[in-house]
Amino acid sequence: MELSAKYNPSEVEDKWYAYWLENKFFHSEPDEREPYTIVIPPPNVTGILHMGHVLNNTLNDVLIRKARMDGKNACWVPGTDHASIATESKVVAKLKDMGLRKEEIGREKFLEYAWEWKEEHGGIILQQLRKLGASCDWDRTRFTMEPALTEAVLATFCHFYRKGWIYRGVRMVNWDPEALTAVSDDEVIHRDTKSHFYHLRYYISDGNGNPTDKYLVIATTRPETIMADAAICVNPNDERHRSLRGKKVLIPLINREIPVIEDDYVEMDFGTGCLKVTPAHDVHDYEIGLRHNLPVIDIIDDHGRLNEKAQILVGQDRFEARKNIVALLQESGNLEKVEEYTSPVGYSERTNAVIEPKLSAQWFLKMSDLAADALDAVESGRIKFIPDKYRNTYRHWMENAHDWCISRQLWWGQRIPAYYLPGGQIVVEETPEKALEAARKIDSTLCASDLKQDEDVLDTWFSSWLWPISVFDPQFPGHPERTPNPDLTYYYPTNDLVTGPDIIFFWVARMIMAGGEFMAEVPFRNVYFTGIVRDKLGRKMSKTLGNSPNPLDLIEKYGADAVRLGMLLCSSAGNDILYDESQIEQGRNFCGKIWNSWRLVSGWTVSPTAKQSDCSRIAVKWFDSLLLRTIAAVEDHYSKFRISDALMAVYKLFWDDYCSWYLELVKPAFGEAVDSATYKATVDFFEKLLKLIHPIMPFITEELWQAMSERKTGETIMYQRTPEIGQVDGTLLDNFDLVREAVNSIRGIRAQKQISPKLSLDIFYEGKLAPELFPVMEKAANVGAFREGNAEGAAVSFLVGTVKFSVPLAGFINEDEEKLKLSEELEHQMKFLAGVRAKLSNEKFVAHAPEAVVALEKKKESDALARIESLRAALSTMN
RNA sequence: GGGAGCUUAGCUCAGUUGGUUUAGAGCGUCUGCCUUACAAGCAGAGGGUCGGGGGUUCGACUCCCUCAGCUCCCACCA
Repeated sequence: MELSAKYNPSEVEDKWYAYWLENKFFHSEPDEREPYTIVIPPPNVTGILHMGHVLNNTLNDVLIRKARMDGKNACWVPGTDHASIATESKVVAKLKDMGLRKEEIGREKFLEYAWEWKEEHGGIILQQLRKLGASCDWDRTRFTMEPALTEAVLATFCHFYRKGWIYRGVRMVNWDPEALTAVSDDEVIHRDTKSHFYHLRYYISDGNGNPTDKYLVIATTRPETIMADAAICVNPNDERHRSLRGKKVLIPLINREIPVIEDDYVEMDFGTGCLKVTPAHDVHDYEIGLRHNLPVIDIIDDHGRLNEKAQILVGQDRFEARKNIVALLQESGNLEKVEEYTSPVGYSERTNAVIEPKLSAQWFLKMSDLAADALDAVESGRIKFIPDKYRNTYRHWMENAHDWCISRQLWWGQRIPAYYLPGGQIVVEETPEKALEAARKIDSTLCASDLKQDEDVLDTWFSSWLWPISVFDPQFPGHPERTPNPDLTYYYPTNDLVTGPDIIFFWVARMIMAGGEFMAEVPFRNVYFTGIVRDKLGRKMSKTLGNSPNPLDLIEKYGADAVRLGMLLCSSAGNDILYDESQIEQGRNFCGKIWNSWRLVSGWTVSPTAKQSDCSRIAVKWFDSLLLRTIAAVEDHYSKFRISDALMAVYKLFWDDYCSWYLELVKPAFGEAVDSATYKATVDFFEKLLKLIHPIMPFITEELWQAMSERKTGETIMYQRTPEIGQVDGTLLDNFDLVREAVNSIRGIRAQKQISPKLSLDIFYEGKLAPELFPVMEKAANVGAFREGNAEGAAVSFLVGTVKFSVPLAGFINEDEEKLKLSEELEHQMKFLAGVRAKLSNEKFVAHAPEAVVALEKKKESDALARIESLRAALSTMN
């Protein structure tokens, strides 16, 4: 087949992806083979592909394609996440454009819109993944909020409720006044924010609610909350405030009387040493309040506005109120001074609203037992983290895990299956029918309309933590009495998980918990943490910076294979990726190289009668061994998840060894034909190389694999086996390296001395050199003759290993310089030898070191001796 | 404040119980080549006292101490 002069990815990619789909090559069913399973980290259903996805899914795809070619039953389950907050806020925004508010249209109508939106925009990202070449089993596509998975979520909720691990409690939560929901601690980002420190005077009461002329000063950043104050707190050891003991003070503006209390929590040397305690609006204050039995006065509503309890500024937004109250305090003479102050402020990860600490009733899941098991799974090595350093982070978190607040004040998500009876009792059941049944046991007169279901939905992670289980058998989790279906039995536990370290607690840890709870088995064996994709200046990709390229544009411009290689090039596990388009260019160039090399080989005419030259024969033998050795190295890299090392090994094998050396050695001269033995070997090597490259660059390898020979329909490189590891001729490889180094030196000398590469020279050598490599040497270095012995007259000499080469070059050589170099080398070798011998004569070393290590030292010793010999010999010939 | 990690060539990174690595790769740079597969290419070259200082050792990028700088996580003094 004639190849076009240039590789055109866009022509090729759609064709092969369609072919793969058509033949169901991605589909997997349980069978007798060993399974290899990955579940996709489900992207947000309404998300669009960004560079992080590209990195993550490229890695996933490389692993799954590799496993497939290793003969495993490879299954990669795709799907999407309903992403409560993110999706709901998008729908809310859309409704706003339509002039609607969710509260106006009600829950049911809102969910209709939301589903509509999901149908319209949902799953775009999965289509985009196909462009990247992702070989997911699309027949198994799942969605965390599809009916079956929702059932699983509700069943597990009931399971934990019955177990007594789920409880309802009033807690200080992180309230997002924009999204109108509580968010978990992990979803709050603390940023240093400039604000002010307001010093306020609280006058001491005379006992009858009237101010005296004495006052104390507190410092606060939130003057708008003073109306919710329940006490003023000082440190019991603070001498300055002795006189305040047992006194009461008056809240400015509203003149409510509050006590002065003492608590160790207050730092004496911070601020004025007096702390206003506002239990409703600060976590620590809440805790102080509990200790001192203080009333909780909540003056801020869900939207972040002051309510009636505030008495003043009612209805104003908290920030507006802050501005206004400062003016009032100024007027009333309670404002002593204002300082500039920078303090960390919590922001909502989703909406970027300032988080309001708020007391509310929420559902919690007890973590202690779950966390202990999940910690053990990693500590015991049943789950491996790559890189290992994340184990520390993980341990630290697991040992301090707080109970998980699982309720969210949203509508898009799984609604909590708790039902309130008119008498205040709660029943928790998977369906309204079952709930009614349970309720009637309490009160037989109840009917369906008497039950009020909890308004909240569950945290999204409460469904995605089941992902590795529920994608296979949604009927199983939460029902220990059932038997898992064949899919779950066969595919669980999955093998590898590739994800970002940012969700190690959100998702990874919780999947491990769910796995332990419902399967009594870890959900995966290895977790490969990618880094965060940044731009080349090290900044995070962001819309506002405009530094985030659209992956689809890149695929369009360079081809999916190029994008994949570009992402992988610089991605060692756990390190952030500094994205640079030049890496993708490198990928494109590699495609071009592969393409052109096949254009060369496929263009050769083969002569059945021609005899194989010595040079070609050795070249074939050499590359065969090199290929085998590289395959072993690549396997080793994959087994340690060193994907970029595996990639680089293959890249260099193809480019430097196959193209630059092997093909140059066997390439027939212009107008001549290649002998059939060499041709066959060359084509065979090429095919093996394609197979090695395929997991990384699926499209171009399929295209060329199909092009290089007649293939039957239904055949694909995807299911070819990884080339096998075999016996490597190490001596040949070493000798060849010697030749290569010598040739490079000769080329260097030629370039330096400006001798035309076309001018044939005689090269002399002294020392041991495998004679079978002479033909290679002669061809590669364009040497007229290759002779043992000493060059007569002036020559440039250089050592390669223990062999001394000389290139005769009248008038160009500086013998003193050469001598100096050789003497330095000799000195170093002597020193080194002494070191090795010292170690060998060290009894402790010989007694304790493994045999192989001692053998290595002995080899080093003899190598050094040989080297010293030849150096001395070389030096003596110079005089 | 607590913890973890990082610092090696212009850039991005390897460096595997301390020794043939008197430090390697890819990209970039420079020089010479439009040589009939490929200029998105070929052939060469240059470039690092391995963050600073100290120590252990025959020998340190590797181990220990110390200082400096960077990153991340956790916790948040109102």
